[in-house]
Amino acid sequence: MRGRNPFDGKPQLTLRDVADAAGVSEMTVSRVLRNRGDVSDRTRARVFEAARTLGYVPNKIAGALASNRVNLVAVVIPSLSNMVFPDVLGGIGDILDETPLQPVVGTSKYDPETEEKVIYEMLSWRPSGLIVAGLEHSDPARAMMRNAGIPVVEVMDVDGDPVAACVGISHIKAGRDMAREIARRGYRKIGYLGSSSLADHRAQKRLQGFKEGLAEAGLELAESCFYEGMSGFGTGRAMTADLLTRRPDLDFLYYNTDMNAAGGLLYCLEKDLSIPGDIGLAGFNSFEVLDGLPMRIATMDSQRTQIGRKAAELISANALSDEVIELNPAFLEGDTIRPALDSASSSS
Amino acid sequence: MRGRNPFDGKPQLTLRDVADAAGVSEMTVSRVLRNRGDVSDRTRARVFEAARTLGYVPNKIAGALASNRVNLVAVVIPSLSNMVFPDVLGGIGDILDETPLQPVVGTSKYDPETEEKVIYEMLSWRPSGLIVAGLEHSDPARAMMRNAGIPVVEVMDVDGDPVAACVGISHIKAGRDMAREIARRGYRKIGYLGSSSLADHRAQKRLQGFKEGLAEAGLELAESCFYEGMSGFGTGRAMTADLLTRRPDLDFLYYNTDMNAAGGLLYCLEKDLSIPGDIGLAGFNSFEVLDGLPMRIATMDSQRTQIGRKAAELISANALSDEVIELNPAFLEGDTIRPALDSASSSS
DNA sequence: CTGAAAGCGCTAACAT
DNA sequence: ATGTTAGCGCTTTCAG
Repeated sequence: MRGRNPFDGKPQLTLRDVADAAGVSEMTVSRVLRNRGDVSDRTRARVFEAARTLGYVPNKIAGALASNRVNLVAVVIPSLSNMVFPDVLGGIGDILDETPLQPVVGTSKYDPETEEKVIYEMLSWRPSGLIVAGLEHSDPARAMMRNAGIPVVEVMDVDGDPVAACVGISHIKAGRDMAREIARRGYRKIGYLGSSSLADHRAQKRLQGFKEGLAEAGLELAESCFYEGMSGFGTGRAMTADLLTRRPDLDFLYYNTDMNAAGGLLYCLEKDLSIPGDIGLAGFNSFEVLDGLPMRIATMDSQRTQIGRKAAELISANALSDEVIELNPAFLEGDTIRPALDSASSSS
Repeated sequence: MRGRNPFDGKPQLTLRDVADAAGVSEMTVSRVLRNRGDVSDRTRARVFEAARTLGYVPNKIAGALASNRVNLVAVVIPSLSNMVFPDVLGGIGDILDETPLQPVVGTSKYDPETEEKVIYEMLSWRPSGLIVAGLEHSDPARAMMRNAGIPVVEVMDVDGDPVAACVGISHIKAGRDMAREIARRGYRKIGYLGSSSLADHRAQKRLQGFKEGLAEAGLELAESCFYEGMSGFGTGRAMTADLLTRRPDLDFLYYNTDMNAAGGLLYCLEKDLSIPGDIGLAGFNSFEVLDGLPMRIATMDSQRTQIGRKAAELISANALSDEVIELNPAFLEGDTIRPALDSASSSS
């Protein structure tokens, strides 16, 4: 006795059942249901009727095995609770909705080993494409991506060595550009507030670029504050309180993400600090939900929806390209940074 | 010539290839890779070696077809951008991580037809379980859920007629309890701010329960304000500005979600309204990211992680139960509502 | 402990 | 316009 589905529910309906009910061959039913080839209207109607009344649901497993076609696109991201990634998925969905392809999401929890396992699992379903966040992966993961034989796109970041195609922004540049803006606007004692996690490669790169940008202007980071755990208003507030207590002389705070910056902003407003005169703030990402804060936070749009769209386009074009598409994060001045002293109003 | 994967990449490696390389039968390879049955250590080692050097990735499609076992759990939710659902997914993941099961997410965009299609698509992959948000579905969707022959759990909401098992809270009660709290604390002119979308059934139910709760206290809703589109600080702020302009006499604002309430709170603080004295505010959901706001918003914890966990437990128990598990949302007083006038401090 | 045979439900390719 | 045949890559079952 073969096992059916878990706990041997009723045996699944097959094409055979529909074919018998409609008085035609399995092949005809298959054609009708997939809308392939020519079938007479009369037969077509009979088949649909039979399928509907029986409640037939096709078995894509068998179909996929027979046709060697799987309309799934594997998407591997670190987490869903970081608002960044749902936005990328949104962009992917926008594009794939116009195609027969469907995204399937797996999460790595910012852990390379988990990521490797998830990629392995997903590839074992033979998807039509693979989208992975970031450029840092274990060697086996990279090997799998290289040998998958399907379009593979790494997203979010272009600072590194992509396995194949790649769509993202340069976080190093993003950090550097922000440093330049801050320096140009006359701030001099600058603090950084961000995650202590080395696994957040993109935030690390922004910090690196940020330091470089400061150095260009003859500045250096006056102080930093790192947290573990999740970003959020509470985290931003606590870090800010801590940092400003230790270094009340700081005149600018650069945050790894807008969520933390928002918490910091609220703290500063509560302490009646004069923004952006006495102290400026900037974040990263440009989260739409934050639009109603008392002040718009200076930030840089991370282009995540656009990244998702471009990646999905590469996948649906079905080319095994190794194109690198670098998007440009837009600097959004907001209200928490002083106007530029010189004439130019935006970065290079 | 049979098509291989898209664009005929290299032919995929099969068990055969590994078997040949290791000098054993396909069956032995299969046993080693699945860790089933007894295989000598020597053979085992040889097989692993061969699989690793070839870079073999098993074909789960073929495996699933042969074994009639698919370790996937289909999860259908309206959207990923509403922070509620990632939290549910988190709970699901917590539990499934301890099992061989993997969640696969599909989104319905709050549209019953899309939901129906997504359920159909997912069921056609013969998953081991199905979790669907909400109790409102098209008739065909309900039929599919009923006949799927796998454990099915509807989540979030218990006010309605579940197809099978169900884990959630009563949003009607949640609304009613909040109304009671508000009334008990002496507020009398109460406004509601929420989505105009009838597709947001749970918000509608909270509103319904809220009105009932007010009626119990001899009150009725003084005014409402509805929005289209996404919740967020901007939306909350705009609605609040609008409502308070029309009705400056209101002394309480009940929001459909904490995100909007936060925007409203910031607006009220900006206008120097005295909270919770002159005006009180309450939301729904208890979003952790909001913890660092100037005041903690009165809210009700929607238990979404817990809901995800319970649902996943039902699925992994693999019982086709029709159990209804009602969780109790916790009222969180916060700072934006006056203390109770009478002695009791919490709802029934 | 290992192998050989059969077949999962479907679709490509070739009839008719 | 419809039917027939073979087989996708794996696992189940049964034999050694």
